[in-house]
Amino acid sequence: MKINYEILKKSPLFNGISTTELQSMLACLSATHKSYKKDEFIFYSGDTINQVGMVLSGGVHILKEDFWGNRTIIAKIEPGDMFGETYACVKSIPIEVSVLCSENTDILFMDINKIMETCDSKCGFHYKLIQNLLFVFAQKNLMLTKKMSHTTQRSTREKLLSYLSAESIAHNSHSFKIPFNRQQLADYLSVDRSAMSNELSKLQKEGILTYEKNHFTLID
Amino acid sequence: MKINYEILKKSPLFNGISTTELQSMLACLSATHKSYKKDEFIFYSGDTINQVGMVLSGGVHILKEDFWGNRTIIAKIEPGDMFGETYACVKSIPIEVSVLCSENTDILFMDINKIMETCDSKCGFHYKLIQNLLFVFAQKNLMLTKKMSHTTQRSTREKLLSYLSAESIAHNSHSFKIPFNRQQLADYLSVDRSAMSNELSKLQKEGILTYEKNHFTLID
DNA sequence: GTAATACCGTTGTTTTTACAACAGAAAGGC
DNA sequence: GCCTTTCTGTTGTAAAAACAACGGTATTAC
Repeated sequence: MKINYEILKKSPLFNGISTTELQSMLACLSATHKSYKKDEFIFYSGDTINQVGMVLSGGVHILKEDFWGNRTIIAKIEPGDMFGETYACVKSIPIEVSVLCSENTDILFMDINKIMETCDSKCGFHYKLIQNLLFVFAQKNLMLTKKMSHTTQRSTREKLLSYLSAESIAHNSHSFKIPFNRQQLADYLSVDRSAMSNELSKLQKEGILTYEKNHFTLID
Repeated sequence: MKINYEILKKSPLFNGISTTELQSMLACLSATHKSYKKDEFIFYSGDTINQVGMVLSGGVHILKEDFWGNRTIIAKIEPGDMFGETYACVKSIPIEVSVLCSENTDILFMDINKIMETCDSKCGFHYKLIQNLLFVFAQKNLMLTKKMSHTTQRSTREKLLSYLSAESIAHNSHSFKIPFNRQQLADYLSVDRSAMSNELSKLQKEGILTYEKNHFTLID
């Protein structure tokens, strides 16, 4: 497989870095890539990892499973976005989440220590890279806070409306597609799938929204 | 009021920076300080801010209030810790949370842009500062994920046990004090206070734990 | 085309929660 | 001291969620 540099150049981590810089950079970061099938795990909760991953194509879910097998999707990572970067800064603690491919996926792995450490003067890009990494962290913080604003709603209905109205605003349209199927949406909002389906029906009957599969329309 | 440099030197942001460096640094970051009374707000949701805060003494709660006034405590910030740093990296979007003093509190404000931008060569500390900032972000990410692991539990009982067992592990003891009163704990776990109190009683009756005020003991 | 599988909506039952209201204990002000 | 306010636990009721079970539909595999 050939690496698609366009995806990398569009990624937040490599923002503002040229293709030639990128090539030497990848060597310096000991970058490797690997393909995964849908439903394959990349990391398991409890693993100690020393690489960050970037999704080149496909997508992965960051998820948390409890003792009883209830699964919560913390985040959906799309091409260009990263996972595992927290452990680049807080070393040697086992991860508390698992990473699962939601479809066939290509991952670029990079050595986390190489990003953090100032290496030889020949690599002048570290400062830019670290600034980009700061931005990535800030975005991830916002994402976590946003998700929390949905899940902390008290009822399933409120959780749904909180999520859907945020999606509507993000898409700048009353009509939009969501990146989850029903079970995944339920996992994301931390509710029971059938109860959520039921609530969606009610919302549709009450004329608050309409939907067909994962295409939703909010009604004034 | 005199700034307590010991608190600053122990803070994650200024880790590894000497007192003399610190003094010139504070001037460069346009640092100012201000005192607040308990229950005073420092920032309101919707504000656009251009300063990060560091708690010098006392403590603040990061919280989110919805349309109906339900309040969720996102985080409790203690002396040496920061708030508002996400907006140092993602500029000019209004904050989605409010910051409330949980007690009488002294805050050190710093200019966020000065942290991010590389200033004149005379300030050689920016690289160290940004590295520290990365660590702060990573820690905050872990904290958000940790909180999420509690709130995504399905029942009040599970939320309580998830939180209390994590606190027990963090204190390395079966017996520990929590930094919340009942209403605050309920806000943190996104549940109803009285229902939570009720559940705590049941847990005590069942011999799973004992408590007195905010001192808890988990029983094997 | 057919079988197998995954996905989705629906329904009824049981369990849990939110809500409201109240009473006792603790804390703070004067 | 006493009064006021805050905090906490308790109870009963109504509302909501979880759970289990099932049938229909779409998708995939062969």
